Amino acid sequence: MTRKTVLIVDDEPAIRDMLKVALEMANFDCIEAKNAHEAQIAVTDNRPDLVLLDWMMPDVTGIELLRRWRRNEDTQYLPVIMLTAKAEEENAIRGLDVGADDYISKPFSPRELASRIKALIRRSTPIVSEELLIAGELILDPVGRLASVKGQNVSLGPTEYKMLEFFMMHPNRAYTREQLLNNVWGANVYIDERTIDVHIRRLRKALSIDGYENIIQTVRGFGYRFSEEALIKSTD
Amino acid sequence: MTRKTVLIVDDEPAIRDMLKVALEMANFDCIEAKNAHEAQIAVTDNRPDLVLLDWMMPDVTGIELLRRWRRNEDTQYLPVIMLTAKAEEENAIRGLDVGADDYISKPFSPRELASRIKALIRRSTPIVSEELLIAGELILDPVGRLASVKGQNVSLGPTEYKMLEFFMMHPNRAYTREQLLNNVWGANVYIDERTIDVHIRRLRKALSIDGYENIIQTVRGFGYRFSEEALIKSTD
DNA sequence: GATATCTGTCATGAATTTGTCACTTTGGAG
DNA sequence: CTCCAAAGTGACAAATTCATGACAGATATC
Repeated sequence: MTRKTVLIVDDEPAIRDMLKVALEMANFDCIEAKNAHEAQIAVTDNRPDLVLLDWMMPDVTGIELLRRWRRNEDTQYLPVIMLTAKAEEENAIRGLDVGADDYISKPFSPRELASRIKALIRRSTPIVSEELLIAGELILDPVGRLASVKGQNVSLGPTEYKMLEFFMMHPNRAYTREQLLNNVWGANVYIDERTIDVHIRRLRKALSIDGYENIIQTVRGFGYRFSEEALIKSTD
Repeated sequence: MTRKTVLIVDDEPAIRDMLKVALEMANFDCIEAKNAHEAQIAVTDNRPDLVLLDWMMPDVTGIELLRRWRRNEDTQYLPVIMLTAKAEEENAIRGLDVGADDYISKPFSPRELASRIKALIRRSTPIVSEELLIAGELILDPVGRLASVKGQNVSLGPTEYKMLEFFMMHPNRAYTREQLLNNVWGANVYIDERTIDVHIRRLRKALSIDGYENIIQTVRGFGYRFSEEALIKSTD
């Protein structure tokens, strides 16, 4: 089972540590951010499965951050749990309806936290990943864990599969090698960036039916992009 | 292999015809409905394996119809693909999260449509006839607690039997060893995951008549999958 | 209670996957 | 056109992951 990554956004180190300990005991990977800026970077680079967001922060309030995420297509459905100082605050924030998926007031018990997180992740992940990912006649079925081109199954190693899945969930966007590392391999891996070239090579090779290898384009000096447009050109 | 029936729900005859031609070429049986009323009748009477549902219809919107189906136990898991007029609409509808299994925007290419449908059908429904689970000539009778391949009974231990039953109820889906443990052994068992490999081995051995052992595929780095497709390949 | 069957674990060997490296090719700035 | 950095490619060894047969304890059957 894939381990889920949780991003903790809070300016108090004590709180962060507390949460981190609780979450790691519950078998989650943790990333931390102490302000809105770091949080934004962590979200785009590491794509956590869930965010614990303190609502009171020195620079931007958590609410503003959350609003921004909700407007962005990529982070629109990112599960977010708001951390509030007191229960009264919770009600006030609920009233604002900023789009958080759940609220927890400090002080919180680690057990409750873990179970709410689990419930939220369980609820949110399958909805996204049960759908077929499609680009022309390239189809990836996340449920069956199968990819096919023109009805013909392609055999992919676990890494190639994950990479293709990531690309197909975010088509037409260029990613740097570092971003790919974060998203496909996960946070905190130290792997040579050239290695990605090799995996790209392997993925292209596997997809090379009727020109489908061109669907992964190289963006010179930057990284790679999964481009549906590439299909239209060669097919049409 | 049983032929699958697809219900086309759209008020425009031109679209219906187009879809019908494409689907019949792809070897599906088609039923048509031009409004929500007809669609409801067709679903209850003919029990299609999949529904293509136009989201914009004169009387009730497709969404309302879908919501109704999802609330009904009988049609709860009926695979539904939503047809939308434009790509932009698609995103809007996704946001509503009405429970469609997939979305396709017009105009769609017949080939793409067919492959999406196949992929969706493939992974969705186990073939259940009364009390029998069927996959080609592999038949499992839960009532008699018997399994047979090509009419020949196969002898399975209790665990192998339960595993096969689970697989046949969820064909074409990849499961991790952990998921298999939870579903076949039950929650909170602490059994080495490698043990599953051994049971898979035993199950395969028992099914090894005329290539039927290949119906259980290993998904490297992930787990296993009971794949009806494996049959089609060797049989067809 | 004896016998047969089933289960979980382990050791071993085979197969696949993965990260790196060395070398070639390519794109484009100057 | 020349040259350099970036990307493509094939090969390889280490690491991971599976398949398989054997075995002893548990369970069921008669």
